[in-house]
Amino acid sequence: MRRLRRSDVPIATDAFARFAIGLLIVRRFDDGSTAIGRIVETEAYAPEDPASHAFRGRTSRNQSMFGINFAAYVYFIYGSAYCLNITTEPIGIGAAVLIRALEPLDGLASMRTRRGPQVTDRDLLRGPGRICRAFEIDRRLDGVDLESDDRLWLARDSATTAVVGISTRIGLTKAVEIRHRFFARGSSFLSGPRALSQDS
DNA sequence: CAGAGGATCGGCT
DNA sequence: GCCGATCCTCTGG
Repeated sequence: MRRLRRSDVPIATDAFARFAIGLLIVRRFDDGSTAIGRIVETEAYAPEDPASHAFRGRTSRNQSMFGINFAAYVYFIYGSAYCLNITTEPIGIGAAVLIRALEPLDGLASMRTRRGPQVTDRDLLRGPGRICRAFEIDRRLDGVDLESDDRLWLARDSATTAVVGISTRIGLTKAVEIRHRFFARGSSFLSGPRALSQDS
């Protein structure tokens, strides 16, 4: 398992969203323990996308979307959940990739201390808000550089590359027709309606 | 297991 | 004030 650097990943939004499927997200907690999950579902929010938080320009919430790529963008939604994104595109261009679902690989017990003792493996990281709950990710991690931070980073292992499916995105009211959702076909850890993950 | 409906509050108009 | 890149609970099959 090798930690990724900025130079290892595509800077373009949809290219990164596809590239990210199969990579590992590692969260290191204050006590030194770690939790690890494999990315099985992402959504691209490219420049000019009406559904993107960056569409109406820079604000205090979305400023990290306009910063350097390969950084975290974390926001709070629906009064209850945080969502983790990874920024893309050169500085000055607002874009990011939402991490929608992970397959839990390591640190499941510590995830359950935050998500609940009864939660099944399948539901531990299935959904963007659940990921942030299990990994203790909130606005304190907004803007951190994934290349150099010691709390959050990306890694690659030797697992066989998944077949990647493509579909429309989940939970939107704008630009609902754009097919910018990427997922590992056949994974049992995906979010959203089952039908969305069948074809493509 | 799948689908529907309500809760909840920060961000932005 | 309004609305959301969601989650949880409950219901029915």
